[in-house]
Amino acid sequence: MKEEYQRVFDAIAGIPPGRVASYGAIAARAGLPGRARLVGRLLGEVPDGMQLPWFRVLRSSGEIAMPAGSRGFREQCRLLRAEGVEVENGRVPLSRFGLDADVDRELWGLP
DNA sequence: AGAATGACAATGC
DNA sequence: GGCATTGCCATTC
Repeated sequence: MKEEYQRVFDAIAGIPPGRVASYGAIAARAGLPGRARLVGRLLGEVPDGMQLPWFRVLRSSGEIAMPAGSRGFREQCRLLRAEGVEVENGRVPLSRFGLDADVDRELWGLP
C-alpha cells in the first residue's frame, strides 16, 4: 500500500465521533490537496466491517455519496445517527457537524 | 496511447 | 439550490 493511501486512512480515522468531513477535507488533511477522488476510490474498495469510520466522509455539500436506498447508504445513515449526527434526507447539515477550518485547527493542530 | 468511469470539488449562471 | 463546465487522479478497456 502506498504511503499516500495510509495517510488518507489516518486522516479518516482522525475524524472525531459525531463529526463528518468532506472528501476534499480528508484529502487535504492527508497532504493530498485536490485528490478528493482518490479518497472516494479508496473508500469504495474498503470492505464492510473494516475498522474505519468511512461513514463520516461525505460530499462537500454534506450529502451521502452513494445511491440513496443502497445498502451502504442505509448503513451510513444508521451509523451516523448512532453517533448523534442528524441525517435528513440522506444529508447532514455541515454547518453543525462538519469539520471546518477552526475545528480542524483546534483538533488536529494545523497552522 | 486514448477514452471512459467513478463514494469528488470549485466556479459560474 | 440546481445545472453545466472544468479540473483531478487512478483504473480499466
